[in-house]
Amino acid sequence: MVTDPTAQLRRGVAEQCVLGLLRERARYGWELAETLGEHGLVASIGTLYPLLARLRSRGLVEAFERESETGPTRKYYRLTDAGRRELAAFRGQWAEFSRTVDDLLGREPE
Amino acid sequence: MVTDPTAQLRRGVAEQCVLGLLRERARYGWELAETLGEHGLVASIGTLYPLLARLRSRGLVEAFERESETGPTRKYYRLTDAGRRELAAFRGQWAEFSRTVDDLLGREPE
DNA sequence: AGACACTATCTTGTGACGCAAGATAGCGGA
DNA sequence: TCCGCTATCTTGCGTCACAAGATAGTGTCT
Repeated sequence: MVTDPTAQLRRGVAEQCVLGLLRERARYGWELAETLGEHGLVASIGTLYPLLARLRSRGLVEAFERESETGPTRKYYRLTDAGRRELAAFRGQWAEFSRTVDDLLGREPE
Repeated sequence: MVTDPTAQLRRGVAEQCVLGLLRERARYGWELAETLGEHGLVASIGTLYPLLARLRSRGLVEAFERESETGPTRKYYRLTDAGRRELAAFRGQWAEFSRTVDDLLGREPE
């Protein structure tokens, strides 16, 4: 098994990106996994459910069920006020962190 | 023990920032730890030595010893050609990754 | 009916790696 | 001698993404 080294980058970030995706509307797990997968932020849907459980136990999201017209019942997640605050705080941390990394990596792209 | 959640962000990144710091000149472990510590990229010097050993075993850096005028012998590290290529490749991956995260977090800072 | 594909959730075991703490040792000064 | 600073390396732990698989509801085709 070759274990993609970029997987390490996603640690702690995938979680916050879920909060980001929920800031405008509630979404269900499968939907989040597809979106994050397209952006390369989770490699496997198995990653997502424990992550959502963690967010929930920290009170950053809350869940409710709604039936689908075409398949099994879906579990939707929405941001709580605490989740919104967490997201805002993380945006600041991320901005500083990514700027620092940009500096340390150096700018020359060639 | 409270385990700083931002520690997760550093995973996989600290390593590459070492390569970045070595791109202009060789540095020794203690020096790297101080610099990275100031930038908040390693919380403890204990993190650094296993990291350097990994970079070395992957052939991305090479080491040589040089005596200090004021203390114990230092072990310096310099980039190899492979390390330089790795750094260049990672810069591209990082640019894409951080842009994606910026998007998913959303832009409104308030 | 039965078989299959698709959607959907959740669980389990593994591995990578940053963290805190500490061991070891050379150096200089009080 | 003792202490503090520099310097390297090791150990045990916790977190979390990954792959793989279990479970089950729905729809379609035959």
